[in-house]
Amino acid sequence: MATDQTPWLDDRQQQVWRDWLRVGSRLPAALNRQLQRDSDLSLQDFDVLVQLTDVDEGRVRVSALAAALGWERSRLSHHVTRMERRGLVAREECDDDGRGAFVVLTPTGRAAIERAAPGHVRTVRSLVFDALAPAEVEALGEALAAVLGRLEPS
Amino acid sequence: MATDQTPWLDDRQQQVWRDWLRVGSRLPAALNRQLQRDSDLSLQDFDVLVQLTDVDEGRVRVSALAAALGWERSRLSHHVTRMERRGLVAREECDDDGRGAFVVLTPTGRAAIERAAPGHVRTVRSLVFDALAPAEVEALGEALAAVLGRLEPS
DNA sequence: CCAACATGCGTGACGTGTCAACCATTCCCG
DNA sequence: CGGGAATGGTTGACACGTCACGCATGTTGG
Repeated sequence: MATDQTPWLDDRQQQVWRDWLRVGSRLPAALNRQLQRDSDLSLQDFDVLVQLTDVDEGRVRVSALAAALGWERSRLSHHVTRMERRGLVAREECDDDGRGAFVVLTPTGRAAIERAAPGHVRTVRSLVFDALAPAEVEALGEALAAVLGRLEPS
Repeated sequence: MATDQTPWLDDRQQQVWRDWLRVGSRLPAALNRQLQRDSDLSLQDFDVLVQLTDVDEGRVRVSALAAALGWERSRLSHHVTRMERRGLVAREECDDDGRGAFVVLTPTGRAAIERAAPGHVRTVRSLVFDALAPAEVEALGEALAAVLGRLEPS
């Protein structure tokens, strides 16, 4: 109708949107299964461990880690609690600031990610980048950047 | 090194992968917030309700609904339990098959989705498709289809 | 100085998702 | 028929995520 204030998506957009939703739910699930099966780590564990290996001494303030991951502090706190139970990371007090806390990579955690990384990269390559020609990677990158611009108006 | 068995991603691939992860976590969160705020529905509630409005009488067998959504039966069962508590759907026995069950859209549920749909579509358009030129939509669609091919080898 | 306010982080409640185990019913084959 | 296997669905345990709140420490203005 001519006066419709909330136009639905056109056919192609609907198709793309459905595919987006499918990939968005199945790809993380597939990555998670691989990590879990081969390394007993979740995708989230992996993300946390990656950040920790990237910084000096594997020792970061909770807030900084949350920011680097793009997570809410609360989420990270819960997750660190679970990872702490499994010995992958530890908490340390902060001398400078009595409120602060560090998350520290344990030897167990470092060993875990070093064991897990190659297989994970292989899976990402095989499921995503091996399916895409360079030009497609480029196009995908453009589209993602455009959407990111809408999501993070900064 | 020349003998590396597990090549990392090249720079552009890494960048795209990071953006993919960011969009993949923030976009659903943003859509969820909008729906929750404006209509008191989650993204998953919405998906379920959409499927129910698509079929005759808003009445579907649990397995069929799970298949249509691409969900595991267990996940759907849990979700239906929660939606049932809020009066959005109801369960009904199946006369033909003593094991079977139907999920039925209630008047409350129908009203909820009819109220929610326009705003949700507007949000999807504004966050995703308004950011993309038609050619970019097309390119995104190609890339998603290629990845889907890897995820669902059929 | 000290009373408000701000900051850094943790916790509890609850919704969401997966896996494994569990009924009950139905199917199927000997 | 009758008894095992398959099917349809639920449940429990646990990991993950968000929100609202709480609590301690730190900061600041009167």
